[in-house]
Amino acid sequence: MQDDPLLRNLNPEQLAAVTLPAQPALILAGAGSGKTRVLTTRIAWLLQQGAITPGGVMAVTFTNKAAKEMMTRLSAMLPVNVRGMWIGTFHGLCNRFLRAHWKLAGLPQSFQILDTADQLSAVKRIVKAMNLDEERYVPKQLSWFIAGSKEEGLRPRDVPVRDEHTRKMVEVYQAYEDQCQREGVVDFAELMLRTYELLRDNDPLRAHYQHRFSHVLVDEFQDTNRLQYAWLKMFAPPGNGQGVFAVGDDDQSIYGFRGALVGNMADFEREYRVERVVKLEQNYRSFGNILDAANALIAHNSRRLGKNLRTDAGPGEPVRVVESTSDFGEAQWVLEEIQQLHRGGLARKEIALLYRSNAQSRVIESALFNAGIPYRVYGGLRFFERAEVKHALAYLRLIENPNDDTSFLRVVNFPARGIGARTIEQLQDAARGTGRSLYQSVGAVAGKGGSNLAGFVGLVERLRERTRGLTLREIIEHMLHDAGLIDFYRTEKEGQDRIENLEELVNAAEAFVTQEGFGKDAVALPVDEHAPGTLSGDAPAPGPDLTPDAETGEIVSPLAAFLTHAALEAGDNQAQAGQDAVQLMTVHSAKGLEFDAVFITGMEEGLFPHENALSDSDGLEEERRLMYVAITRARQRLYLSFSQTRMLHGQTRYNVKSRFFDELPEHALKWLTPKQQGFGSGFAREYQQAWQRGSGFGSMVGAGRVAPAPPPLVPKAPSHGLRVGQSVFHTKFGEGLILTLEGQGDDARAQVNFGRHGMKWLALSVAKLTPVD
DNA sequence: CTGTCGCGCGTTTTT
DNA sequence: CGCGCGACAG
Repeated sequence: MQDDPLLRNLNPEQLAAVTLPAQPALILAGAGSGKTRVLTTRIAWLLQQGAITPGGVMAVTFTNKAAKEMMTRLSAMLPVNVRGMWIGTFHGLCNRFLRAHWKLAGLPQSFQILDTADQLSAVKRIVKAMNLDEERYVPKQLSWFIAGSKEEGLRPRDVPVRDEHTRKMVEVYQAYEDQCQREGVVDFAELMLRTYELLRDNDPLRAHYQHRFSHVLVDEFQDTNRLQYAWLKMFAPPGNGQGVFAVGDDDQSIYGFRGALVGNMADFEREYRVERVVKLEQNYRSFGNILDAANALIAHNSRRLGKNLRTDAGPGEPVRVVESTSDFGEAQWVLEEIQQLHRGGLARKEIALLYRSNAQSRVIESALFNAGIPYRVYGGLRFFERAEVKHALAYLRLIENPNDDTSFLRVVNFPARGIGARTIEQLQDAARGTGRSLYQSVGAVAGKGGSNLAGFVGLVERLRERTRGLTLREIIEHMLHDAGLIDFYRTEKEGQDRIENLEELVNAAEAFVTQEGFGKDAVALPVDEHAPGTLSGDAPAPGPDLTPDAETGEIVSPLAAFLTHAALEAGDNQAQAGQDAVQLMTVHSAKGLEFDAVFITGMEEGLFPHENALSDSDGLEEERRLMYVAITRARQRLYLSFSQTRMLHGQTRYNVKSRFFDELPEHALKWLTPKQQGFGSGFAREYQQAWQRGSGFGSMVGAGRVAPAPPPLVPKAPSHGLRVGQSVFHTKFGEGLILTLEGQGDDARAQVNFGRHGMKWLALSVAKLTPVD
């Protein structure tokens, strides 16, 4: 077996995981332990053994990136037809499934996919139509409620109604569902829920897929939500003899806030009767001190499955800790350190600046910008989310499916063609209750608005006619021209960038068609020619000849395929991706990445751990896992930095260093600034200097490297005599610790952590706080 | 129908 | 402080 080239370089743990028998398995894969390698080698090994054919494999990931990487690595390992396998994201695979069984799923063949923004605007329309008070029924929250319910597997009728407010929200949910059904659109959660329900309710179909997939592999299992786990059980239920291979790391579960259930891992182990959990603890990424820090930190969490990373690489450099006096100073210090690293030969793209929340990037960005250092910020608008691109896509979607009211409303008057709010209202009134789409109802509006509407419909019809049979590129070019988008942006002052993005859309379409055929999200081939089609509870089991859905495995139009691609893969967020630039991102978006040098900035109480997560232990443990993720991104060098003051929401906050420092082993740390530092000494004058400089950037660094000249003034000594980090007593809440002090005089406020009484903001002019000790 | 002003708000995010 | 949205005026 050792001679097998596939298995040759695996360590014993990896080898054990890869060659497990075909039964349910749980792999606890630590950070940097070769998880993706194990997953892909497992598939390759199964194929090589002749145990399965490509068609029998399903591998599920969360991101397109992970899915792509799996396919790339797999085809490098074996000369295998990756297309034959079901490798993709949860949503991508659902799409594939629903495109094949659209009829059974009760969808139109050309159903469109709503992204989060589309969903929000659809909900807004409902709220308006139902005449609800948007203060009480906030569209964003409703949107969240609907997606959340679906991800719990709940249809409107299933949602427990406790009060009037919930009842109303369920009503909105129902109306939203009706609207989507009418328009032939599905949101992300709907892709999952529809697939789940169809499999649940259709015995032969379920049996078919369970038979087909002898092996199902799930990546990042700790991030699955309730619906995704239930979905998995439809494809491969416990006790069914299929090889279910779940890979995850409970210590890297950082998406609880969006419904991920770490508990799914323990549930999986129990329900699937996993005999042996394989732990991958050998780390190939980081040096010892970094791993010591990570291990020690995460050991403070209870409720773990238990895992300790180790390395053969030796201790390496200590983790460097730096205290700055202000966020400006922190940024300046980071900047100087980066320049030094780069001069020392480290590529800029090997340096990552991580922060807990996006708002923190601004200061660092301006420091880098002023110094002329190339950087790239992750997050923010992605390509397919840009307004001009969404406008273009809306036209394309209307060509495919004119009943998509969301797209209709987006572009009916863009570019402006004399269709105002009044006309739209009339149109919506006309459509309401008839079960018809806006597009179908334009005839009902008379007058000038009506003829303008007719003009718009004519435009869409003309586009559909004239682009029939053309290539995707030609379709888009026609549309851009005929709809007047290019002309519109040509007259705009800021329009040049937008025109470039529209041209980029043409390129993206071209690349999509040539590279991927129609791409993996599309159904270019019969998905499953043997899948049973017609079915209802009392129908006899159908033969393979009566499979209306499978017949639709005909080549889907390139346009439809591209639209699906655009919805399921929002694309990159920056054009200049290839350049050697310092990488700026939140800790969340850093998950799965690695860098030679990593700076974790803003290591302060209230920021990291974030104040909103301090009230319960679950929240704090997730923050700690987040910190664990951050630490384990670093290969060679890790910096932790915190600042005494920070500008947030236009106010200066006085922070204490993160409690996580107390959870790190002293031997692995090196304090570049003195570890204990009192307040009120150096920082006041430095802070003032930063302000006087206007831009705020100068030689401000940590207290160890302070410029001379001390006119100590700002900020002036607070009259209440309290300081951050001080213990105080409150008559009602008992003893607590001051975390933040803000404002002066009558406005002075303190944020105090009262332990089990929680975190409180107190106005010092009102609250009686007595210093303890 | 467009542009501008002013208000309110402000973890983390993929599909 | 800076953004995005909604209300209102031109």
